[in-house]
Amino acid sequence: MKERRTRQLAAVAEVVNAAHDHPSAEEVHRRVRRKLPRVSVGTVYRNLQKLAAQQTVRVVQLADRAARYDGMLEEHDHFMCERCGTVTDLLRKHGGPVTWPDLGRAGYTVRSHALTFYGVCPKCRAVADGKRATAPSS
Amino acid sequence: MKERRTRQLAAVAEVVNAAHDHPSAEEVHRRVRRKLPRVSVGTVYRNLQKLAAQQTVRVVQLADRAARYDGMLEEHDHFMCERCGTVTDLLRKHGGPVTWPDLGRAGYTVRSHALTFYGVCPKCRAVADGKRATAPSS
DNA sequence: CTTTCTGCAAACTCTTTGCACTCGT
DNA sequence: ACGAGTGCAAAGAGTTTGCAGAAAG
Repeated sequence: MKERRTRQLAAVAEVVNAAHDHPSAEEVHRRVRRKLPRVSVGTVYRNLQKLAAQQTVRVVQLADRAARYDGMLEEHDHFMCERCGTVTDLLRKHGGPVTWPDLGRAGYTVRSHALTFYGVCPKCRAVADGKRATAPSS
Repeated sequence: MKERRTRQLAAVAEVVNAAHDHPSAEEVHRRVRRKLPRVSVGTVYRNLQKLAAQQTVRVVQLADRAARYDGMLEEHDHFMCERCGTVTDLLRKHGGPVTWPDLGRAGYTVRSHALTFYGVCPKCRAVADGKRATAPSS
């Protein structure tokens, strides 16, 4: 029941925090192996999940198939170059999101974007409220 | 070299355009099979790719593993309910994106969001400009 | 007829998992 | 010593692909 501090977990955390390039799990594995040559992919995935669950790393799903991992915890957005594949963090300077013209001024050519919100929809919220308001589970 | 109009392609297009619920490829396959019981998954994938390439359908990558397909072509954003999994289209009424408070007023509880831009980064643009400015391909 | 597209099944990529063993505590 | 965590290899989900035969033009 209690969490242990293993070399593997520490190494995975260190790699992701040191990385500025949004590595995939495979890339994280490659880097962790430089210190711990015998770590397995499975362990890397398990530890990435653990760190994600405790909000120590962020999972970023882009257009690619493989998930990428990001040690930057502040709220920020991303720019992905379709030519070289580089993913850049876009910090939010004054609370608001970076805008299309902001990026244009900075030299980026924006072709498209994707904005998705995650949370609870009105219908599900109504169900939850209803439960609490009417009949507490017998 | 020339594109053919097959029943399968037509059926896939029709299913995605008729759907308002962002079906996965598997779900599209299931629905297409109602009309063409012998279509294969491979064909559905190939046709979805074809339609995406010609901008007839949109591919939406959310937090889930499987891609979802969207027949709505106007620029819009998404809300994904973490409780029931429903994905809602968020139309842009006055050109600007839907905002966090907009959603709150509409009854949505927003937990997080992801904003990603796709395009060409300054470095790659410089390379392209350099090519054009100096030596036209011999 | 020619050429693209299909169905099928096998291959591939990314991620998860069962199991025996290891190593923190 | 106990049990969470590990390595390994096998399984799973989602997607792609090679090939022989079907069908659109």
